[in-house]
Amino acid sequence: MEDVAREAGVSRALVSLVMREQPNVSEDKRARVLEVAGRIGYRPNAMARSLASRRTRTVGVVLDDLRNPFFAEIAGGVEELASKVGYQLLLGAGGRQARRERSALATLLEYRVDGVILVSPRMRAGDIRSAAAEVPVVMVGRQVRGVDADFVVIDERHGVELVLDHLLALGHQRIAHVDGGSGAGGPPRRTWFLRGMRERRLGAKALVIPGDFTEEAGAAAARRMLDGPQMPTAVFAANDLVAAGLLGVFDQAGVEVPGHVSIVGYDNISIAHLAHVSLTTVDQPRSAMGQMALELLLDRIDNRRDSIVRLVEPSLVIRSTTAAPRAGA
Amino acid sequence: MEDVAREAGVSRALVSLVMREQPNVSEDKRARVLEVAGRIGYRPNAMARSLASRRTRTVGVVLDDLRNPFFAEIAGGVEELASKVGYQLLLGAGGRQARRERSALATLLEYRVDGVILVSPRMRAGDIRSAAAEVPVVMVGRQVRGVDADFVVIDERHGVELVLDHLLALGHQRIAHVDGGSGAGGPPRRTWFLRGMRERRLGAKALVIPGDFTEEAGAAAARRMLDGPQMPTAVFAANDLVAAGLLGVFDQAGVEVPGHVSIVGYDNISIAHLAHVSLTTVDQPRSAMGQMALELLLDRIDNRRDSIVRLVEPSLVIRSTTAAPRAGA
DNA sequence: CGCAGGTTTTAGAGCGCTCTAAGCAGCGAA
DNA sequence: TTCGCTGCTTAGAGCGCTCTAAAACCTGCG
Repeated sequence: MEDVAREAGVSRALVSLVMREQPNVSEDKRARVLEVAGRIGYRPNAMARSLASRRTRTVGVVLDDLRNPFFAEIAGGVEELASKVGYQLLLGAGGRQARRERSALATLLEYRVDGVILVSPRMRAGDIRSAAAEVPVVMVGRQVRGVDADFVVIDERHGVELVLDHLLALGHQRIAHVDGGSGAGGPPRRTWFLRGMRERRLGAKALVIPGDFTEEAGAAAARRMLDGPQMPTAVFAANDLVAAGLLGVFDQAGVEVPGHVSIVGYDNISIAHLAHVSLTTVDQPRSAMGQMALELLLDRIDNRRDSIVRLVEPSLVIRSTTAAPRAGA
Repeated sequence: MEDVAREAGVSRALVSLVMREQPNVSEDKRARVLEVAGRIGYRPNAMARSLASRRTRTVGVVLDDLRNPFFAEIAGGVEELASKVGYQLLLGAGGRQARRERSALATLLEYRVDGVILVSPRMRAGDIRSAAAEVPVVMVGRQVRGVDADFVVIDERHGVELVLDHLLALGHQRIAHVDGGSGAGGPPRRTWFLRGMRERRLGAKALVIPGDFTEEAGAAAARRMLDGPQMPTAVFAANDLVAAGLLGVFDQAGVEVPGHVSIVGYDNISIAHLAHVSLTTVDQPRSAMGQMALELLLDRIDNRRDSIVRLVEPSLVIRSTTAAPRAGA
């Protein structure tokens, strides 16, 4: 910076003004500084800038797992908005371990990020609380009581209702749910499924098959149904992977989808829209969730205010795995 | 830091020594400093540390697109190793535009990252060259002449040879390739396919159908084949998405896979292993590539040396979309 | 010509750390 | 007693920037 100033015949401070695109710099000096900076290859040092200005224009994002496309797309949404508003992202991944997640968060805090977005964090509520005491925090996909942060969460109930309404409108009554175990989204989906069925006076025809969020769980559930006394006419899978597992086994067993049985997934991951799969599923606007999280965070960074919970509405994407049940079924 | 020092009854510098885990600090003082730091919630400021030490222990990663699982997995590999060796990742995404990629890179350089990993960058060679002049650079998936950087590239030829060997061993001769257009990997795969077929004296039976790396391109190619005078007995798709497109259309048209026609994909993305798809495809060790890139970078950071090109060997994953051609075919 | 009122420029004190060189015990040898 | 060690510990000068307060430079007007 010194060099640029000397070369351009101005003071260091003026160079700083120009680099920060501040007003009140005469046009010719600005041009001169820019010319010299470009010529000698001067690049402002973000570290020094942040140290002096106590602002980093950087937000931290902690992902449970970078490889999970679901999380990656949320991060993509954050990134998109961040680059639009001139913020930089510092990314930490937890590798599906609470310990690594904690240390990723600690590192981000050492970098004095202006705020942190936690995507479906695994770490303990206490860790989150103490982070929230230091810096603005927004959480996506998980809500923790008593933490001064904002939340972006899916309206699971609405998602499940969409599925039930769709299946009932087609004429289904005997509906099975392959659940997602204890992972995020599992319990609420199962609960709302059961309650929804009861509210529709179909409590007796509701069947829950335990599983988890994997394709294998779907395959196992399909086999169980095939072996059972009476097949349901429709299956609501806890997520698309489970649905894919169902699809694979039914396909091999010669059970037609949606002829014999309808299948609905959840998440609308990339496989769902493949022509070969064409799964009816519940879409969660991942990218929008990421964007929303950053909006909340930026707002929180410059306004101290109360906690906000933003409920995201999922939508049903109807493809080819659902149809009216067979007359004989 | 001042506060910690005062509270612990030592000098600032001693606190620094403790925080950096340097030797030559008596055990009781170290314990005292750590205790005080924990109690008053002191967290070292990474900015100030980097400013003073001229090292950031941070590497930048520029991804063309965070949402593309292929790139995300490479980044995941980088992340994994980084967290193991105590490095932090600063991530920038290009959003599939050279312009945004450039600016992401510029920001990373302002943060004075110790090195940069460019994953399949779109930007011009000149931009890369000037970055490489400032900081150690490793590129993944693209090789640029005359740039002082390291490279991790896929041995495309080998991947294609694996496919051809597999198909020929099954007895196929009339083989089509749906190409990937001009995107990364497209031209080499097409070239090696044609050359490989010629070398096997099957040049006359090789067919190339233009496409790109999308499912739609696969679907369109499938329709073209169905309308054509003579179906190939096997199709080598430029990537798995294209293969999925083929699969969808063939399925609907009642063409059995692998009965009537065998299909091979490329990339081994998550859809490929689904039971319902079960695609024979070429796997690229994405995670390992990310790790390798970081290894090269770390080595380059502390040893000035010549450019290294690391060739990554892909492997064939045989699943259920390939079989011997029908006798009559 | 002087001066208010504005704009443009500058000096200089930090931001929170690292790192060098110097300081200070304590101890055995000269 | 003095000196030279070893083994900690400490003072203090930066790292490259921002930002405040003040100085310098402009108008235009009385």
